[in-house]
Amino acid sequence: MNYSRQREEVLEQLNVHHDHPTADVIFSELRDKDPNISLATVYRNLKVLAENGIIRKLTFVSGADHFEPNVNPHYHFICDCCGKVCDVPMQVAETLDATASSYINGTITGHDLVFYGKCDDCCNSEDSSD
Amino acid sequence: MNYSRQREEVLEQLNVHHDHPTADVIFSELRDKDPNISLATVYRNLKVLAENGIIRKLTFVSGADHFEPNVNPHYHFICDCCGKVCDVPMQVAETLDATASSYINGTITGHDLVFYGKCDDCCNSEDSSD
DNA sequence: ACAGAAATTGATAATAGTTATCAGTTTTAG
DNA sequence: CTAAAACTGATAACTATTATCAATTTCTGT
Repeated sequence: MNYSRQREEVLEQLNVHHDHPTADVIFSELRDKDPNISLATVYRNLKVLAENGIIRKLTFVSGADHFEPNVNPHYHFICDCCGKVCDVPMQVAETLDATASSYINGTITGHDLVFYGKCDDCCNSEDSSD
Repeated sequence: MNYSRQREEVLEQLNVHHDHPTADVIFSELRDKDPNISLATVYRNLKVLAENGIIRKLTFVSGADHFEPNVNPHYHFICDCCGKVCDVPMQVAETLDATASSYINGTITGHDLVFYGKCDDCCNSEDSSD
């Protein structure tokens, strides 16, 4: 993997986010800084960065894939209303893997845990003001 | 929601499966029985059946959505090698929702837990025969 | 049983998200 | 400095899914 300015930009832009942006969010943000960067380049680099374990691709959201810079195992919350994804900084329940192992044939290497519900913003705006 | 023969067929075909088929698997299987059924009809009915809580749509697999007839909360296993999805009949850890609640703003209504690893078939065929 | 409204269908166009292709450019190692 | 390898931008192609629409089917009331 050679150095490339564009890959650096993609990684930097992802690091700016605390939400979990999609490829085209990263793309349109980068376009402002670097008007020549291509959508394919953004997809390509997000893919290769994820394959090399430098970032993480989240596939559990319906529609477009999301990306995050934090590759340490952790859990997520998705708002049913607005689709927002955020981290849940609770402890990872490693015992789950062992438990699940005894219920299936094969080897378990890890798990994803995703909570669903309604985020604070959506709760507050549901039946009040605007 | 009116009755329709095609919707009945889609539901029946899904019930035949113990894996978690995608829309186009259901479609091509149904085509053998009912050569006039349309791909759009299959997508449409899987969608409306899921919206009405009769079946469940699984969005956590990369690529096409998968469907299952079992709407009771339960966990899944996905093989990293072959992509196969299967149920993990372990007990649902309801305490997780309460724990997660204290780490985020908003309300949690449930969670999805997906285990990753290598299924038995892939384990056995990895470095042996064919 | 019959008419009309509502729901559904099949065919296909359209859309969203992503990957493939390819000629030209950049990076890297010698 | 040069050649190979990696990478880029533009865009075509592809996959998964939804929208459109005229024709058909189902349902409801009489």
